[in-house]
Amino acid sequence: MAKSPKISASQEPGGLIVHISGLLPSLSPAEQRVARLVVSDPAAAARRTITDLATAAETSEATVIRFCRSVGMDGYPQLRIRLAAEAARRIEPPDARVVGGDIPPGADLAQIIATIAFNDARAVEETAEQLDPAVCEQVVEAISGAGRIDIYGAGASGFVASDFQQKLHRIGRIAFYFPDVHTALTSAALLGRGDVAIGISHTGTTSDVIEVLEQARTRGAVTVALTNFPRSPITDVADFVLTTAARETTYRSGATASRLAQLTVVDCLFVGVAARNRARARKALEATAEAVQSHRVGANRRRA
Amino acid sequence: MAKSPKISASQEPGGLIVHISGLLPSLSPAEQRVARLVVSDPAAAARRTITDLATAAETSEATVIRFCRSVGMDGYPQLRIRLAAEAARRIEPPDARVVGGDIPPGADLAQIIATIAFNDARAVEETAEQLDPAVCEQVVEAISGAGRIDIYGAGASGFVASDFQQKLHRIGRIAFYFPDVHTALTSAALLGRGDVAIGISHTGTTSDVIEVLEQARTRGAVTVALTNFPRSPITDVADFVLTTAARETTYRSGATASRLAQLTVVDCLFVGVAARNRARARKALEATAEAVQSHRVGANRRRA
DNA sequence: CGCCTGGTGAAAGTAAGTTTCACCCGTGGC
DNA sequence: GCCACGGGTGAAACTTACTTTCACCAGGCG
Repeated sequence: MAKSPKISASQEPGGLIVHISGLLPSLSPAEQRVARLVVSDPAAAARRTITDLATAAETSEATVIRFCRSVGMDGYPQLRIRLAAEAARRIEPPDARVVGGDIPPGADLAQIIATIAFNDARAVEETAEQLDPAVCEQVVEAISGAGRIDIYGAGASGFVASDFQQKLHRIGRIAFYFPDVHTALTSAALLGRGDVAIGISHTGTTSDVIEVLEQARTRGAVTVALTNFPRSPITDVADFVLTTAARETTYRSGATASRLAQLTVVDCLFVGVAARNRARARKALEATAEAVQSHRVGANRRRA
Repeated sequence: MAKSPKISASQEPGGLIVHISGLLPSLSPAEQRVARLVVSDPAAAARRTITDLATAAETSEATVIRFCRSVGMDGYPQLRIRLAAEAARRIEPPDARVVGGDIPPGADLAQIIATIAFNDARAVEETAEQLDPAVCEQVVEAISGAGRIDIYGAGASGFVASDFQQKLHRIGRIAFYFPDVHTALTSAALLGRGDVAIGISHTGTTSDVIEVLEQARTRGAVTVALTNFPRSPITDVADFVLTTAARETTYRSGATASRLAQLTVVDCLFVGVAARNRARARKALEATAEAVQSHRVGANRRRA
């Protein structure tokens, strides 16, 4: 027997609180006391037990339940979780970060962390957005069919080059990385048709890398450039150009955003190559994972 | 009372879910089943009763309670409302990317790129959210005042260690990185009070790194661990623990997300240290930037 | 005055959450 | 190979939270 008018609040999309305050006047005195508590601090109410809330509203648990039904809930637990959800939603996202912004001199560490993370995440996202899948596809194709892959990079980009080399190696592709220009040049001279040379340079102006890539191209290898600047010198010696999208304000954040963007691109290429031959790649990965197993200590459990 | 090591989750600022996935490997099998259910659909879990959830996880209510305690909650009701809040906060991204999900076999490169970028960006953001500024501050403090800083890391984490070393070096701090265990051990043995040793290990189980960190600690150095798993063995030998929040499904994405997360943390520490002495750091950075200038080719202009 | 009616809380009842405890199973010492 | 040990587990006992029932008390009305 529907004694209650059934206010249809069974699923209020965005405003349980609003809904409650709307029907506040139609509630009985005791229920109103409950309603006011709930509306004034939903988060706190969500944390309370029914007895607690009843006491705070100077009424009985029974009334609280009646209140729940009056506003369209099944019972107290449901009200509780809806309240928690509602309260959480209201907390404004702390969106005031400036993209690519510098870090203010007086900033505390929490601010620094937020700013860095925001910019880093941004760089990754934006890089992915502007990456041309068609070009990636061709690069993946070239790598997959390559007899040998040489990867060049200096300084910070050297880490990325090295990382890429290691990744490709792990799935059984023959890849090299040279930290030193002379060795790199020597290697490039030995490349030929069907081989691939990849040059990584954030600015696109690192002469060492350009030089080596040029050499590789002369020998008939497919050349790939990974840089942040689509019109930089390195693109002149590359058959394919992949770009990152880090808006780095010079050095302040340790140039990490550009590194992350580069790594993301490398990862995409890697997964693309691995996906070309799932079975083989997986097998290779498992084998390598197993190899380091003996260097891991017992389970990842509670301390003794 | 305090049987549990108290993982401080009592108030995770932005990421209960993240927190849980971090602890996942340190949980017992039955608890892991519960954790997986919760992580995969927090909103649904919040709606369930404890008995319901226990049944779904094919375990007993007792285990669910144990799980609640393991992740730092008081009991099931608290978990429930926190879950509801968490679920509400994340305005679901329009795309149906599976977080931490595998890449479907038939995926084209565009999909692969989107998925990878999404997960990578996510790892960075979530890592920042759960980073404890207070701990960072202490680590920054230690690094700033250190006579010498040793950084250890094996395999993939080695790149990060190396990157960190380079960064600190660039702002004039005396930092070392050792790719080889023996050298690292030797170095650790020479550390003393006032020095800092930093160990990086994604899984937190790399015995080489743990061993070296332990040695450093014995010698009186301040030890810092950077890992994805707050209860892994490496945390036993660290004075300060910093965690990343990459929910990597093993190898598929080349473990890049965890790398990015680590780099982000490193970057935060770096900027923190640099901020302590702006003038000096800036000067050092400018000097080093100038040093590589001669290896850059002409302006970043259009091709000739 | 007596009957109805809506609002209320006490108390009874049910379901949810929590604790206890015995069992199992793998580990490591003897 | 045996046995003690300790962690992981679920059944059952237990406690607390939630829900229902019901009797009571106003106030309104015939």
